[in-house]
Amino acid sequence: MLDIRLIREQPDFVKNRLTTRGGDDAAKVDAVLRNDAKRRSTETELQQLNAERKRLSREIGMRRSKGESTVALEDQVSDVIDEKISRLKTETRMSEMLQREQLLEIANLPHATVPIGKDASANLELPGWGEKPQLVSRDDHVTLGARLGLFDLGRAAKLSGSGFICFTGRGAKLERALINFMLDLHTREHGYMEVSPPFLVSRECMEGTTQLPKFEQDMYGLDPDPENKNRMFLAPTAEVPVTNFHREEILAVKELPKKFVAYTPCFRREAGSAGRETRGILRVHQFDKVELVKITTAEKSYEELDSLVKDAERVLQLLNLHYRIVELCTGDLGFGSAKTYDIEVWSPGQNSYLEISSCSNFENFQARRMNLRYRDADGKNKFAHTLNGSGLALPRLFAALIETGQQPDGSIRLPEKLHSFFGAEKIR
RNA sequence: GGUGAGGUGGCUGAGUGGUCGAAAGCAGCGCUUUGCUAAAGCGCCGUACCCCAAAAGGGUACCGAGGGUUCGAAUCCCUCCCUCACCGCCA
Repeated sequence: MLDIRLIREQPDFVKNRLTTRGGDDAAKVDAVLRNDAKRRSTETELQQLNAERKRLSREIGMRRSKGESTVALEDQVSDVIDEKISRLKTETRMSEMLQREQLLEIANLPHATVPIGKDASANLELPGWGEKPQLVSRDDHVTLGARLGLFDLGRAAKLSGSGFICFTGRGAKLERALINFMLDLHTREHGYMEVSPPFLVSRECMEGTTQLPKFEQDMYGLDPDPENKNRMFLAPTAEVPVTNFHREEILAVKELPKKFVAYTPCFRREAGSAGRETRGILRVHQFDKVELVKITTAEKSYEELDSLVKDAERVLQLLNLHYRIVELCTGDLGFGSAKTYDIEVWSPGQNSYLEISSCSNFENFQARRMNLRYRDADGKNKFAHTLNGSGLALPRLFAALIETGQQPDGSIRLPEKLHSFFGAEKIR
């Protein structure tokens, strides 16, 4: 969430930045400010009364130790002050809760370098890597998968309904090979620590990484104990458990940046996206992903974002897949992100690019929610910057890979890097 | 699920009703001294919020969370959460 001080001190700046996103978040700023003013005045009043009570109570203690009577003083405290204090306490707490709720609904400010624009058409296309492959045949992944028995969409639907995928045989093995390849690359060559986190996460974690409260309808929730509100959620991305790993901690500046890589399945309702990019395995309710997460200092976070994107690109380069990079404009930016690069891989079967990774710098937007800080060199505690992305979504990577590798004889040639992980050079 | 023990500042760990926001140690920061990849001495050193134009300064809250008792709670009572140990059940 945003810093209430920033909103208070530079409301116009905040509103202007929010306006670049489109939407109506700028309008919410005034409501926050109204409540903030009220909150502070009741808080001040409460604190003055508390100070008075404290002073009197201390005096009672002193007089008692001298054996003097303190009845009058005691009455004064309990009658006059206590009643008022409890009322002001309630008011203050309500204002605080309201403030948090209000702040949770307001999106992050786009970074100054982000191109201004209404929607995806204003995104900035950056140079990618490689070229569109010249293919003799150009079957798409659905055809290829069915012919070679790599996955079974019909039976997946039987098990769980539409929008599910079941990899089979060599397809399952290829998916596993891709996961292992990526984990090994990022841990051995890029210096990330591997984590294998829980897939079920608490509401607090979902709030910390901004999936909640705004996007609850897109998430899968479990209700083990509806009365206690102990609701758990299926993680929609490893970003959630991994970024929250250090929540409510104060890290030493010298241990930053923290770099994590995690493989997890991801669960998404994809509510409202029926019909969009849904062919085959491109948009499903459960998919595997290898995610990168960094926790950094404020000074280094954009540097770290660049290197994160490079780490992600490396996977595609080693797999010989053509891709491009898109810098999202203000209107296309995700709720919590200050700056985002999408990596889009070329899919010969779709004859288009597929978004396969979204690399974002959240600055301290998530860290404020998670209360994740670091102790700077000068001894001050600051909110950390969190980054994540390049979580190459496995089904789309899989699709691009088999479409790109198809040979005139109907087989699929795999990139050299995968041979040892897969145990063969070709699928035929 | 049952029983027992426990949750205190970045860390370790004292503290059982009134100058306790909290001893001590470690870590960190600053200075001094000895000239050697460090030691010693001294000082500083929690967080959030509020007041103040700002700095200085002042104030309030926070000892797992939430309630309660009391003029006053880290300290007493209740509920919950978590950790550890043992038992039961189970992959």
